[in-house]
Amino acid sequence: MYKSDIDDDKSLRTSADRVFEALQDAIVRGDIPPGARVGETELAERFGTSRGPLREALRRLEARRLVERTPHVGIRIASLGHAALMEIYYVREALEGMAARLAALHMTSEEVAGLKVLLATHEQDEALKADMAYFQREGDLDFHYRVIQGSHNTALTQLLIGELYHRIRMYRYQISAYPKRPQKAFGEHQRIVEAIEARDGDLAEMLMRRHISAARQTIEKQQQG
Amino acid sequence: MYKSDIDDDKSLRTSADRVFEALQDAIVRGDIPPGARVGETELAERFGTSRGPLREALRRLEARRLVERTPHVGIRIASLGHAALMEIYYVREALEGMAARLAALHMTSEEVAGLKVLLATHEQDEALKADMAYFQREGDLDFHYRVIQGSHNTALTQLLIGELYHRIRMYRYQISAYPKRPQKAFGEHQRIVEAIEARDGDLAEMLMRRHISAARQTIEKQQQG
DNA sequence: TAGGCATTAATTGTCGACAATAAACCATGT
DNA sequence: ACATGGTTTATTGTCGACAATTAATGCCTA
Repeated sequence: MYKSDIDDDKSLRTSADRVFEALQDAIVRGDIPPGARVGETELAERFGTSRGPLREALRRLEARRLVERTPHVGIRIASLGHAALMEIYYVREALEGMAARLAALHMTSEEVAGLKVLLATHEQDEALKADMAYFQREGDLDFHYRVIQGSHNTALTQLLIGELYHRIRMYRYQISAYPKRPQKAFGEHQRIVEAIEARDGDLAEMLMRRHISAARQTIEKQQQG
Repeated sequence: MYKSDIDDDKSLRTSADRVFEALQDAIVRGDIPPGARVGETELAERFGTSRGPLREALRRLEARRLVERTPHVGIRIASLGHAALMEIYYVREALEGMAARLAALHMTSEEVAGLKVLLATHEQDEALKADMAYFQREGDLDFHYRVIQGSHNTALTQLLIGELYHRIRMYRYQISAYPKRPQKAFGEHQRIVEAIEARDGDLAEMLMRRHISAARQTIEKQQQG
């Protein structure tokens, strides 16, 4: 049942690339529990490859901090504690704030129009309205995803989507009772888009930072209570 | 002459770890020119190991964007253009601004005192005063390095020092005429420390962002002229 | 019985050989 | 002369076997 995780299409040519994506997905989704120690041979068999490509995949996952490795001992799946998530939220506040600022400056009018259409769609759907899609869908369906890409800053985009994204998702799968903020989030999104449309970088950054800061505080409260 | 790059002490146990650090250093220092295509066998021989560990090291460098890889074709050393450096500076402005804010909140009084001593030392040395040590030394000798660590946010620290750091250094080695700002930089450092000492997170973040923004503009001007 | 030491077992680290892919080259034809 | 096709060559991708290291187990001793 594990092997079905592997997508053996040829879009990702090498075995190491395939197992990297499959294993990352398995980790993020919690199919392999956080903190678990996993053997290389075991994993290689599960993903239908040999230890060579598997180790290459593990090195990349190590760089993304999804697995922790101790020489001659082995690897264990990273577990993201509450404190570590809070740390990431501060990073996210800084980076997405900057992304919103740059988006206000660099987004094309077509991109802004698309963002407004997206919000209109979200207004119809309670789930999306509740900010549930937060980083959940990789596509253009996510509000934050689009703002980040609107910055037209590939370094920033890669850092947020390629590095932090997965760890936040992992935590969301870990904690099933991940807090949602139905009412407020949508309104905050709207005001951010307004600021972007007005090409007001200062305001866009401020609103985005508040938005993410509020999300962080919501999580913090729920965790304590 | 290449093999001397390899440190065969036992602090980093595995061969893959050693070649990772040695190769990273060679790339950052420009010993291997940016954009160059390098063969695996060639590299393995240079660093005194086999292709297995070398490929693991390459995967980690790929994750750090120090090498670019095309399946079945090979790897080439990344070359950081002017535009890419500017992108990184916006990221840096956001992250180090947040670091300064958190440092104002979380630095111990001992750390603040150490920072003041460091500034006094820098005042004596023109080179350090000119902000030359910017990310140059990995140790506690660098002002920015200490502020980042003072944030007590490991995610933030790892991102700045572990990811962006190397790419900026690589650019500095590439462009020998990297601009320096002798007079202003030191004064800006002083005011940032004052804000941290006053536990004024807002001010510390603002000053740090201005500081880095000014550095970015200096580079931009020099590149254009 | 508890602690330490030696032995054993299991896992990781490393290597060399083979297969697969793509780029370079040459020949051939128009 | 140029383009096109096939062939060759060099490089990467993959695998299985062996070496090295660590952790566990059991034995011996105090």
